[in-house]
Amino acid sequence: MTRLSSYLLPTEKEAPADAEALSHRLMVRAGLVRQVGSGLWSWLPAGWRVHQRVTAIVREEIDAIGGQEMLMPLIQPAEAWKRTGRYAIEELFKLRDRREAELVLALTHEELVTTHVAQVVRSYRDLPLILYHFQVKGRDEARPRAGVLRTREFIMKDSYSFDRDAEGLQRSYELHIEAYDRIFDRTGLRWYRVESDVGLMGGTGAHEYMAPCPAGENDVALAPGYAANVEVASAQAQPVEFPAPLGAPEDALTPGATTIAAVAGQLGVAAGATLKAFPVVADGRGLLMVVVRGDHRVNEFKLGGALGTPWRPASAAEIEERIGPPGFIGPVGIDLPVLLDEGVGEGQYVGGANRPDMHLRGVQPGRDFAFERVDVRSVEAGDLVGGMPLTIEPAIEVGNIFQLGTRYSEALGASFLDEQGSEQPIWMGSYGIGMARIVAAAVEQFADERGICWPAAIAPFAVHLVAVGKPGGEERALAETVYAALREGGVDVLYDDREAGAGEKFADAELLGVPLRLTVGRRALESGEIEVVLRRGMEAKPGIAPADVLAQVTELCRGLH
RNA sequence: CGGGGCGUGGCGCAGCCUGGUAGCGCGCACCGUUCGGGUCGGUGAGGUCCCCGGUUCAAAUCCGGGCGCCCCGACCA
Repeated sequence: MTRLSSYLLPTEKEAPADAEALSHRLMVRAGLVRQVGSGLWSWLPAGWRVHQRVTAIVREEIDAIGGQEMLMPLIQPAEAWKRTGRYAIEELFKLRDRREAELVLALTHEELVTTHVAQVVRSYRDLPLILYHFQVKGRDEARPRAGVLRTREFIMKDSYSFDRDAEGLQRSYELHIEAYDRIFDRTGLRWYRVESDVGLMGGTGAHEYMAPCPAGENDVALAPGYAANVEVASAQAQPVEFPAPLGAPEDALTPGATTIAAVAGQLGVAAGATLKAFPVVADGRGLLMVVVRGDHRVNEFKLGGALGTPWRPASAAEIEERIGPPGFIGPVGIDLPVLLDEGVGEGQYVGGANRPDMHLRGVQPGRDFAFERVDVRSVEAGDLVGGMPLTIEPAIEVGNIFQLGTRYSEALGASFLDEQGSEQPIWMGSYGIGMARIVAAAVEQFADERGICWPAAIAPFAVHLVAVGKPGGEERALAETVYAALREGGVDVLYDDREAGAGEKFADAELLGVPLRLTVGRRALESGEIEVVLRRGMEAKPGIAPADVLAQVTELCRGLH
């Protein structure tokens, strides 16, 4: 049923007033989705078609690496979640049934899939395995936003690999990289695979697939041959100019200067020629002073990785007691370990004197204080990687792959017997893709002022056939013929047979964004050729003779991406 | 969780300050018109003004409480 006169495609001239993100506005206006509540969305027929096309691509590629599709429930007993410690996660929806049994809505399915594998897998002969499913996830997000970009319920493809050792995991991981690369290529998105933070799941390696777009929630650092989430990115800092060197640190009065800008301004040095002291308390290590260049910022993800333990910023009281007046602290003459960021190169800096209203000029790392080298700053646009400057782009995370190791298998008793008959934990990986985010990212990346411009591979229809002219007229008769020919030829065609004006039909077609538009009207009758326009760029193609429409359209569709 | 904003026919909004018969545009239905860029004219349907309570002769409007939604930030396995 793809006659628009009887198809549910509620387009709107105006977007919801409170919608900001482009994909949110366009997906609602084009009649693809409707909001049910905060972070809760229904997919209308045309929108669901797009979602399904993405699903089909993902399924083909995961099948191609030997993934076995299954289905696990959204609602699960809380038990396994308590065992892995994830019951404590705030985003986890928790509920009780009529007998007061504790249940959860799964965030992902590590607990359950691992439980199954623990029950079923006995021997190294049963491994490796890749299991996956498409299933709804529930997440009680602190702040759903931007239409379907961040929702409380969404469908994820999650796959899980089970291997006998780290090498096996590495192979499964690489298979997923191959599959994911192909998936994102096929969707037609612009995307990057970036190194990512392993986070609290504490794995041994992870990548994220990022689709750059303005509504993105993450930032990616990019240089030729380099792509990383800014949470983990490393780069060579930009140079700074230093004042003439001193033989030893000298006092410099800096009344009230508790910020880098104030210190640099009062003493007439570049912000990059100052030191920023960031005292932290790390579990098991106590108070430490992290020092970065004045114009740099501490990256708390990288700092967490460098420390290797949970940490928190030191309190004002702790700083006052152990170091000096906040705002005037520095690494010289203190009785604390100093972690010095790599961005602090050779040179003499201005640092806090640990006395009120006083800084020191000519502070030279190594000469004036001892330190341990770390890489804990956030990179900035213009920093160098491989000699080339970085750019930083907002992006949306559309997929992630994660080497879990044995965290879940040990917590849930998933083990196997090796050739020697000794019990070993299974090595796991987990791999997610959010279909809705791919859809939204595609809208964001390719839309123009008229509406959506779908990549051909995920478009709701291949062809949008617009009939213009009086209902009952010759033009309509020709349009019917063309529609029948395309349908019989297996082309996915949406036929606008409504009794509406040409302007309205064209506007709706451009809003919906089907890649190829055919127009059948008076001009087609007169010239004997059906007009063809590519939605992306609104590029007119040579006209097609009605008798030849199926072959020509099939050929055109093959060439689209 | 902190900050800001908003809840009035399907969508977008006005009315609220200063209480007194609920309005506009779009959309929708019907009639006519037009038929290659949201055509034009006419007729009409459609609203618990988010909810509860209070003040008042009278509440969309004032007061109190609650709920919902959006944006920024925090958070994001």
